[in-house]
Amino acid sequence: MKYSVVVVDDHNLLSQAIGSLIEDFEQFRVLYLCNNGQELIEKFKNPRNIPDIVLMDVNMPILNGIETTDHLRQHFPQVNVLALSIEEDENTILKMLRAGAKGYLMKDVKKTELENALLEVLKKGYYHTNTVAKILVGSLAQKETSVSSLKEREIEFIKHACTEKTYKEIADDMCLSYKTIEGYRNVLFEKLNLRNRTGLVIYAIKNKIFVP
Amino acid sequence: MKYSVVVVDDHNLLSQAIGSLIEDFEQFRVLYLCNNGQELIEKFKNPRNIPDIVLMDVNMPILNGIETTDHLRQHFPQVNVLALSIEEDENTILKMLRAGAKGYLMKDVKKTELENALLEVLKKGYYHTNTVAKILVGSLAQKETSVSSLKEREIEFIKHACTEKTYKEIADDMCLSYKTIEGYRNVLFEKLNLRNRTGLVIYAIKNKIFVP
DNA sequence: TCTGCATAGGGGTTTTTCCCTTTATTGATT
DNA sequence: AATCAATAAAGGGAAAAACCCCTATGCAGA
Repeated sequence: MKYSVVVVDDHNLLSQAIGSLIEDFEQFRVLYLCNNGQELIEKFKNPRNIPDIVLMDVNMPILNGIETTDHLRQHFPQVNVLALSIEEDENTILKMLRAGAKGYLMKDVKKTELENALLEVLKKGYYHTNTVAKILVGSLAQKETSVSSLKEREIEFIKHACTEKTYKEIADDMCLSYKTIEGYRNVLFEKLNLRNRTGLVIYAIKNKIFVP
Repeated sequence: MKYSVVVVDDHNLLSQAIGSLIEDFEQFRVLYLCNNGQELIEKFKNPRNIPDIVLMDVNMPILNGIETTDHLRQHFPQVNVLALSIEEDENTILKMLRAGAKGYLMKDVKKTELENALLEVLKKGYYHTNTVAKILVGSLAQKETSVSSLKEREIEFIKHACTEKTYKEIADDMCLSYKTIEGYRNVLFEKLNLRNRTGLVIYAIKNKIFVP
């Protein structure tokens, strides 16, 4: 009996293509393809649609890979989720693993490595490439002040700071005194170890607080 | 006789996967796969390696899709290049088409649309989805001041401006007077219609001059 | 010679950055 | 109930950096 795999990816061509690769593998078969997390969860309502492995893209519309993986971890812990993404961003990888993914594959993996990953996940319960392992180790150091430590109002301010507005204008927009805005800024410079507004903008974009 | 297709994509899995999709098509066969533009150009030295169609990714290391397409347009104009990318950025699409691509496919196309695109390109010499057509029309308006109108030294300055350095420090780094740096900045603000450095940073990131 | 361009200076206003203090509020701890 | 600690909001004052406008020189190419 072959192990069943489901591919979840909003890029239609990719999911089809990856599906057809998997069909070539001796020990695996594709159960079905999905375009996003919502479709997958819908499918899972029928127990016959629950596969051994889910190959999950991270960036998808409607219900993204992180949220979907989190849902699966809570409701279908027996399913092995393998993330498959072009996204090499450290935070994304960490979020995905925290959500319960058993491994994180870059989309540039070779066919044989994919097969290997599928086998390993079933055997050991996880599969990590060197790249991901390195990132994991790296994340243990520093990173004390992550986005999650920022307050709601600070995040809001940062978004305003990522525009051409002066602080005076931001103060007006947020219905606060100019001096209060200065306070927010100074606290953030301190917390995030920044020198000036440019640093804050770059930080915001790196951490996806502001998407240009 | 089937038409020959070459897939150029640094994401190994993708190129293999797309390749195997194409093998399913009645009228097409995959000649070989490449990881980047340089590999492709190397291959072309042997005339038997020149295919009817090249499916080209845009973002690749070493020699990217735009440069590669440009090279093919100049040296092998008989080859039809179809861009295949997740990149939906307007400027990127325009650059690719300007470089000589006969069409631009998003990676979320369906299998049948890919086949259709391959056939159309051979028949009509081009293939454009609605999305791309819309972007082309949109680009006719505005967009006078595109990245391409910026000078080499200006681009360099912009990259420096996307750091926490002060203009004084940037001046030192670029071995120019502080006043010259101010000149660059003022010219850019004028050209790109910006108010301050924050605007410049956002512009740089949007246009991929600086990648955070 | 004229033009365009890179470079750079003078001098001024506005904005940003930095330090330090104050007040009101809220939530927790005696 | 009284006290304490933490926090959000706000202000004064000053130096540094950013922003703005206008001018000038030297050099390469038409």
